[in-house]
Amino acid sequence: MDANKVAEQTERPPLDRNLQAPAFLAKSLSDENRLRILLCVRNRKKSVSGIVEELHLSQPLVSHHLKELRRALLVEVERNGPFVFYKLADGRVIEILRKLHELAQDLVTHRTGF
Amino acid sequence: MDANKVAEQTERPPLDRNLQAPAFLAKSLSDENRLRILLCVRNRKKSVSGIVEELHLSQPLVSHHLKELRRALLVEVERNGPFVFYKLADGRVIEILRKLHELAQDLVTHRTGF
DNA sequence: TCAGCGTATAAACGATTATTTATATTTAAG
DNA sequence: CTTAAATATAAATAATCGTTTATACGCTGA
Repeated sequence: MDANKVAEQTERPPLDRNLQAPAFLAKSLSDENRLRILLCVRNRKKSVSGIVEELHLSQPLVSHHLKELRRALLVEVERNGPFVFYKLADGRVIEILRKLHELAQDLVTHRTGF
Repeated sequence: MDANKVAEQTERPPLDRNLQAPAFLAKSLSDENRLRILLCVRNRKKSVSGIVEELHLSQPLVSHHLKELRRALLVEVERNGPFVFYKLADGRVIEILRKLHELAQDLVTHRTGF
């Protein structure tokens, strides 16, 4: 690993610019039903009706949330006959959700670890 | 590093339960002004008026967002005379923001890395 | 106690959003 | 071409949210 790679690991990206992008992604993750959908399609692609049955949500609601997740580029679409399959676009979303979950736990137990 | 620590790193927490907690945290991170405030108080504690001047936001708006961030346990409060100081409660929030920022960049450049 | 500063709250408003109900679009089969 | 199934869209509604304006609260010094 060269010096550039090392610098990439330790260097803190700006993050003061482009707050719009992380805020937008966070908004996509701010709804419990959308998170359920993301977890539902994280391993294998699922049809809309499959998601509907698995999560016990109405079909228009699932379609609406999928549209939102597609807008955020968090899911990818694939048509097959009359079915439309959705799958997670990037596994790092799940990692971020884990970190959010872990952080929430620690915050409530007041072990802020800071 | 002992076996427990290793297990902690690789073990996948449930995450299918308690989706409410990460969704709630994500909602706190879904507003650009709140993110600016979080970054503003990430290193040293800041008074409300300090934040107001630094971010060029109205005082009631800053107070409102601080109340929201307090509800999410993301900031801690400390009174000193007539001043009220706020500071970031847990540095991992910044890490999560970085990951969101990085993910957003990669998603738009279509290098999903998945 | 009064005045002034820092902060919090209330009320009001517009905008966005999650959800439901109803309808349209698309696809494949007969 | 017609029909049925899968999915998407539209319209409508209720709820939430971000912001502004105005006002109240709390602390400190005179």
